[in-house]
Amino acid sequence: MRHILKTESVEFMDYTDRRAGFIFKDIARFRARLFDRLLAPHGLTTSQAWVLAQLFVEDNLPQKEIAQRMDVGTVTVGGLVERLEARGFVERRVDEEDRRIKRVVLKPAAIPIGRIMTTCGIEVNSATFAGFDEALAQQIMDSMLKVRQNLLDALQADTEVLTATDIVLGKEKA
Amino acid sequence: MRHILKTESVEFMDYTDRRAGFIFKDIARFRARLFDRLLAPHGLTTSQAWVLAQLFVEDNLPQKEIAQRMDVGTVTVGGLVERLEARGFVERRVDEEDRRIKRVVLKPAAIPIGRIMTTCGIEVNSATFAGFDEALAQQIMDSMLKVRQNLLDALQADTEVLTATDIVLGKEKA
DNA sequence: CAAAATTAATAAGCAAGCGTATTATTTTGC
DNA sequence: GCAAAATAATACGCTTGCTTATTAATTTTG
Repeated sequence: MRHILKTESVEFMDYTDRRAGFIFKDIARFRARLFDRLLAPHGLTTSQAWVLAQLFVEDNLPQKEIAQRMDVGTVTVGGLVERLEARGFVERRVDEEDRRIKRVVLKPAAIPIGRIMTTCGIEVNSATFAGFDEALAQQIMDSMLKVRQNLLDALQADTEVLTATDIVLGKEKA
Repeated sequence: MRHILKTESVEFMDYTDRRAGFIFKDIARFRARLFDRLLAPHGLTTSQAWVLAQLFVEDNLPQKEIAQRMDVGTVTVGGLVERLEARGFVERRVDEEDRRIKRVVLKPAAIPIGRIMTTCGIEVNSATFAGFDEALAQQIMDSMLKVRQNLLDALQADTEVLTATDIVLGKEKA
């Protein structure tokens, strides 16, 4: 098994190294720490802000729709909306056409948040890509988008295997 | 504000786009989902396995030391070790020299886990980098390592600012 | 048209991570 | 030497996220 070799200031790592598996996790955690610090003064968390971002794109969405756009469960969205409602940023309204549905609408208090989120986002991204030129940052984000899709595909394939015709696809799991 | 342009099969995204901020989070979440599915049959979660990985590198570590190596709070490590101990993978022993310290030692049941973790890690990484050639995967991981360090530096700088001479550095926060 | 299946939301429980406070122990400094 | 500061672990509370189960409402179907 190959490992890390450290030079003056930069470490290079075999991408199959065991530590590699946790780089992505650390990046997400550290970004969330930064973001949460910046948003805390405004009484918001990163995930709550992300819900608001969905509503800025399109207001009056059912919770289910928000969950799908965020790739999280309806339960998680329920909790986030609950807290956003308690803080006066949004309001839940039962859909008159289909009374199973609760639609989430922005309240005036949420309006200034958009600008704040943009500012915080820029700050976190500029910390993330400090020392990278713009072209490289762009190239990395394109790769990241591909990686994200790879993982979605893998998760999708995995569930299919678990629920359907394992033998036909020859994709059996341990 | 610039947005996404979709071509035949790949989307390209302006790295300053608001969605970019959540790519990293999604990648970490999706990887954890995959990893947890693979580890679940062995009664382990990703984070618990990560603690074991630290102990494979060096056994008999104080919880504080594990926390530092994982960049996580002592409370989190306490919980993880608690569950690992309940499942019989490790044991906590009070250090005789300094009785504040509890050292964590691997038990025999943990030994087979190393191989399993390696296997699962390879599987998750290969899903992550599906369609990338090895050189590009390597280059991305090197960039990721740099990004991780950038974020650590930013967090460090931020705490300094919050605790020390704001005015001198001209880095005041809202 | 009534029974069965589906759907949106919530409830309940677990794991992880963060922050603050508390306890026990050790180290420092006067 | 002894009081004060520092340190390791835990207790407690909060947010996020996942899973499974339940409830209420709608759609499908026989």
